Amino acid sequence: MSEPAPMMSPNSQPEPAQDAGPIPCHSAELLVHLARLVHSAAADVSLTPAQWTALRYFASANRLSRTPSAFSEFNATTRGTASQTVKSLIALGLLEKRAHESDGRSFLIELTEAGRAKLADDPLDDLIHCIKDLSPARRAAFTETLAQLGEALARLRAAPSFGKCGDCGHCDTSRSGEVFCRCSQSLLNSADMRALCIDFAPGNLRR
Amino acid sequence: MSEPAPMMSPNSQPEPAQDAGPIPCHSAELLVHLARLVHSAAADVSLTPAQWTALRYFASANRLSRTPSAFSEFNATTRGTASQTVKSLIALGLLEKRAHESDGRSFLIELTEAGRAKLADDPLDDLIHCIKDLSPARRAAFTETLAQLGEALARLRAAPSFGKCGDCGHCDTSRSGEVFCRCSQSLLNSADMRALCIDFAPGNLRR
DNA sequence: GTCAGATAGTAGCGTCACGAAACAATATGA
DNA sequence: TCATATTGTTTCGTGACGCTACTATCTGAC
Repeated sequence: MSEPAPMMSPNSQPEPAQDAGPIPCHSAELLVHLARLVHSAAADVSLTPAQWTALRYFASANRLSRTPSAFSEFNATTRGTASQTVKSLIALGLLEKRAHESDGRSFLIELTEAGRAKLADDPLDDLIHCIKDLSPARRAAFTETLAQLGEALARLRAAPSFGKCGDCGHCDTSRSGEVFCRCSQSLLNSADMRALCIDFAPGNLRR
Repeated sequence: MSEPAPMMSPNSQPEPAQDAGPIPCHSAELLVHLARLVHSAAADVSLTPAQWTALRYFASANRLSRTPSAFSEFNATTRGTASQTVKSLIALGLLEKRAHESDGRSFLIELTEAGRAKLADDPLDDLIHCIKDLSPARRAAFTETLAQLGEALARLRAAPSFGKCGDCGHCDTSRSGEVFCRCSQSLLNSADMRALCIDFAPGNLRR
């Protein structure tokens, strides 16, 4: 804890000699550590980490993907666990369930007004704030690398990779003035383009 | 799931028009999602996520930091929880406890031979493999950004930021041929320089 | 139409993660 | 020498999670 500092040498040497580039192992550990810090005790604990994750998901998923099953796939968990989390958020009045328009087994999950307000306390905001403080170039590179890693790891883990419709292989931008999703067979507005979709397929991603 | 694909347009348009740069919110969610995928059900479940985290920590922390207390600080948890995790790994024969040389209250935790062997099944290896597949430039930028974010978030959360001694402000490289730690008042070898330290202070980090 | 199989969601159970609190042992400093 | 801090542990209650079994609904083949 205390710094004895017996000799305040100038410390002007730029780098230790034996630095042979970043160690991937350390990066991976750091990434997991960062994710853990997001939901550490210092954060808002009025919701549990699982509840925050669900609230964020339903706030940013498109209409096709706002179901308990889609959330369970996104979160790499079981439908049972996802069901419990959703139930708890409905009990708190932050989510609500609507009957699905075409499928009698399913439900459409929506944020309530209270749910949208609750997002203001999202513990993830601290990390988002840190990311915003990065230089634009660095932030862009970081985001792109994350997306690339997300795809690669999802492939290894046989998990679906989620993404925004604007980056999706089903997204047809060849029509002038409008964007068409070949998967859902519907036109997309700009809000749709920024939403998470369960049917995301890597395709329009720049390398 | 199925792709109807009514019109196979050339899809040669490079980018959607309304792309106004990466959204920080999406990056943060993706980072948390990546960390979650690491320990998803597809991974080796012979150890729990908490146990893997502890095993990794004691494998990469330096002598000063291989105590239950240091691990609890690193992991942003309580000493009670950390104690449980360590106990379970000792019961599995993957860690062992040695009496601390100067402090009778404390213990030095070491990996056993079985513990070191177990690291070969680390679920984090999949992510590490993905990171290794990045181009060197991209990987270097990614690692550096992660370190920067780790420091910033640790400050916000009042958590200690851990790092390798080579990047630490206590590290004195002004002597020729040897490296001295002003904090522990000891000389460092190259293995020490790559180890996590609880007394890490940002200082030698390149910007 | 009808029936088998797939899929959406739920409930119950056991295990693990975790924080909180109480506690024992040791260190530290006045 | 003694108050105080620190290290590590145990116990307890709650929540997260996977698993299994279950119901309701959809889908497609016949």
